[in-house]
This record gives sequence, C-alpha cells and structure tokens, in this order.
Amino acid sequence: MEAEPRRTPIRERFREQVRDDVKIIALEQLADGGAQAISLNAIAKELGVSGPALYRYFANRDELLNSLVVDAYGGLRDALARPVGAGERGTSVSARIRRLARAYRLWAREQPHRYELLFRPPLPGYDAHSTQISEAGRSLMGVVLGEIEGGSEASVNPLGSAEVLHARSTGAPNFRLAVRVWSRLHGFVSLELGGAFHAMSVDADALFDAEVDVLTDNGETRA
Amino acid sequence: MEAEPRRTPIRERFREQVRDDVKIIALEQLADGGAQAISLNAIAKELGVSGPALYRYFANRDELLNSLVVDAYGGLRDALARPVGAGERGTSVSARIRRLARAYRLWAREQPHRYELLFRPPLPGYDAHSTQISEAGRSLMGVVLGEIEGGSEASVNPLGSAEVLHARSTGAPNFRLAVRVWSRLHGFVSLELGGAFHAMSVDADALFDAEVDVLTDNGETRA
DNA sequence: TGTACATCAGTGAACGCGCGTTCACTGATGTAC
DNA sequence: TGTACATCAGTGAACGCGCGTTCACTGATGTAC
Repeated sequence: MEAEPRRTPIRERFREQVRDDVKIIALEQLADGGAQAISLNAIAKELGVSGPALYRYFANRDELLNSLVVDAYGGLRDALARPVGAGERGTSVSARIRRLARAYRLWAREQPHRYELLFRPPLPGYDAHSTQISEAGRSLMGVVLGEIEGGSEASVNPLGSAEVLHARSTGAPNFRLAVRVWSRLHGFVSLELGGAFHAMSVDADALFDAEVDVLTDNGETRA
Repeated sequence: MEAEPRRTPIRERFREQVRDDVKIIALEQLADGGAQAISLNAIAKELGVSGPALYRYFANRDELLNSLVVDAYGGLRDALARPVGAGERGTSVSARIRRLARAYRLWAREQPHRYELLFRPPLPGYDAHSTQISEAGRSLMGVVLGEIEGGSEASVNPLGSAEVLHARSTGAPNFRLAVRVWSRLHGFVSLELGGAFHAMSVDADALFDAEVDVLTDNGETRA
C-alpha cells in the first residue's frame, strides 16, 4: 500500500471521471483488438491528450487492466444478483438456477469482451492473481452459491467470499453443484462467443434451453 | 494459391525439418508467453539464425500461427480417435463417451497452451477463419460425432467433415448431443486450465467423474 | 470580493525496446553433364 | 569421378512502427486568508 495523497473532494471527483473515461476507451480497444491491444498511448491519443498524462490516473498499464477485470467481475455479479430482488424469496431452486443461467448467458452476450477478459487464462506479462481480483472472483462465486442455496441475502451481501469459504470447508454439496453449474454455463457461453455454434449451424437458443432443462429438471439439483 | 516452386526432394525434406524446428520453439514461446508472444525474430534468435532467414519457411507470422492451429486440431483429433482402435467396435455408447471425455481432458491437460490456442476466440490481427482452420475444426467434430454414433470408422476416416455436414443438415439428434458433450467438456476443461478449481480448492477429478457420470448414466445419451 | 500561494493536470522531448518485414547480397549445396 | 552451373539458405543493414515509461517543465485551478 502506498502513501495515498489526501485529495480535495472536487479534484477527487474529477479524477474519477477521467479514470472512467480512460476505462471506457480501453473497453472499446478491448472490443476490437483484444486485451493486448489496450494501450495507454493509444487511449491518450483518443482522449486528445498526451501519453504521459495518463500516468496521473493509473500507475501503469497493469493497474488499468486490473481495474478493468475487477469492474467486469462486479458487472457480472450485479447482473446475476439483480433478478433476485425483494419478494422473490419463495421461488424454487429450479426457477432460481434457470434465471441465473439466463442472466449469465445474457450478460456474456452483451459484453463478450469483458466476459473474455474475466475467463481467459491470465494474460502473459500481467499478473492476474492480484488480491483484488481473486477477491472479486470469490465474491462472484458467492452470488452463484447464494442463488442455489436459496437465500436472496447473499445476492445483496457483498461478503459472498465468506460463504464460499464456509461451503468449501464443509464440502457442502451445494458448493459442488454451484461449481458444476458454472462449469457448464461457461462451456456453453464460451463456445457461443467463440462462434462455434454459428459455424456449425447449431441453434444456440434451443441448445441452451436443453442444457438448462437438464440442469433443473432431473434431480441433478439435489446432487 | 501461389505458384509453388517444384523443390527437389532432399531440399524439401530439409525444409520440413526447419519448419518443424520453428514450430517447436513457437510452442515453447506460446507456453510461457501466450500466443501474442510468438515472435519470428525471437524464434530466429533461439534457432541461432538471423531474423529474415525464417521468411524462407513461412510467408509471415500469420502463416506460422495458422499452421500451429491446424497442427493442434490434428493433435487433439488424433488423441480422441486413438482410443477407439481395432476390436473396440462392440463397446456401448456410454463407454465410448466416457473414454472420449477422458481423452479430451487428458490432452488438454498435457498441452494446455495448444488447447487454448484452439479455443480462444480469434486473436486480434490474426484471421482464424481461414479455410484450413475451419476444415480442421469440422474434422475434429467429425471424430466426436463418430464416437457417439458408434462406428469406429469415422475415427480413422479424416473425412469427418462430410459426416458433420450430413448430421447437421438432417438435424440428427446425435449431432446435437455431440455438441452438448463438447460444450460441457470445454467448460470443465477450460475452467480447470484457468486454475479456477484449484483456486477454489475443488477436487477437479471428482468433479470430472461426476460430470462424466451424468453424461452417460441417466438417459441423456438418448436425448 | 480579491489576491497570493500551493497543488497538480498536462506537456513534449527523450529513452530503449522489440516487432514484422524488405532488400540486395554472399556463399554453400545439390545437380547435371 | 570431376567440374560448371543454377538454385536457394542465410546475412546484415535498413525501414517505420508503436509501445511503456521517465523526466523536468509550464500553466491552469482550486484554496486559504
């Protein structure tokens, strides 16, 4: 941890603004060039500013990438948590998994680059195992687990990581189930994003429905 | 297609040798730097040769990447086809899918970088949709389909793509089943390679067995 | 409401790096008589 | 078996490029009296 300069509020807000602007352009670059195409110099140019200017806002390129990944985790987590709002406490496990699966796929399709940013193996030269990132990952898993276990509290509670730790250490079957659900969703979604289904003229929607049915209909939810 | 120079056999063999050497080093670079780290100049240096020398063997960087991808497809296809040899004709669909799944995971674990090379979305600046590559992909799918449909012929026969086309156009349920099997395998394997299971202290072997059981035991093979 | 001062956003030049690729060339190697 | 020739593998210099990052600096902006 560095010595954080105490910034005056008005300047702090400005700073956050610019950081956001940078991230937005970075996401555009990610979209049409992949993560490796994210370049501070190019972002600066797009922003109408000189290259070194950005070093006021990010210590270096890695910090930018890092914050993109953390943001993406947060985005996906929110997308999954949102459907289970107030008054949805009584829904069945099946219904919740169903909705979770749909939300998951939807988010990935809406933000394919961010999804890839999350689930590609760590980029070379970029240490993805930072504390922040693994925290974000555990938090996401907490939401999925929460959906499966039934309470909607976990969805709201950002302390998902604690639950994950608990479920893991007790070897709770629900935890393993959550991982399996995730594994299948990820398989489907990443093939879909890669264009595999399209290339093979497979009806992705129908296939997805079939997979979701299997996930919820035949007792697997009790495994 | 270019005007291929008629090369004398002895020189042709030498040429193939060097191409292989280049690929081997490229795979090493892939292993510890990702696909983007594959550099002709660096390969040349490693090979004790000047940079431009490699342009005798590959038209450019893309052609090298391309051939790596095609090779990887071939390698995976062979790994999947091999288990079903002579005298295995009578095995059940379940048993064959089981073996297929194990072979798939095994190959991916043995050659994680090549697996990633295959299934990452196309790299920026590199056109992965070349004719060769999609041919290779279809051929691979042909093997998977062959396993599921029962004949061992398809495993040996490189004309898998024709079968895929047929199954697809007739909407054969086996084809959709093959895609679903593939989707799940990919989900599991890519999470495993990404270290997700390890990070969550999940027993990957047990999880995999559970997934394979589901794949073969409860009537899904008849979907 | 006005002024003096400290803070800090942004500049431009510079560094060293490695990349893909081209070009005209030299020298070795296999081939044909 | 020996020699003359054509082929072609490999060289080294050069091109233009964009990257991340540092540095000493200027000028605007918000702040405190």
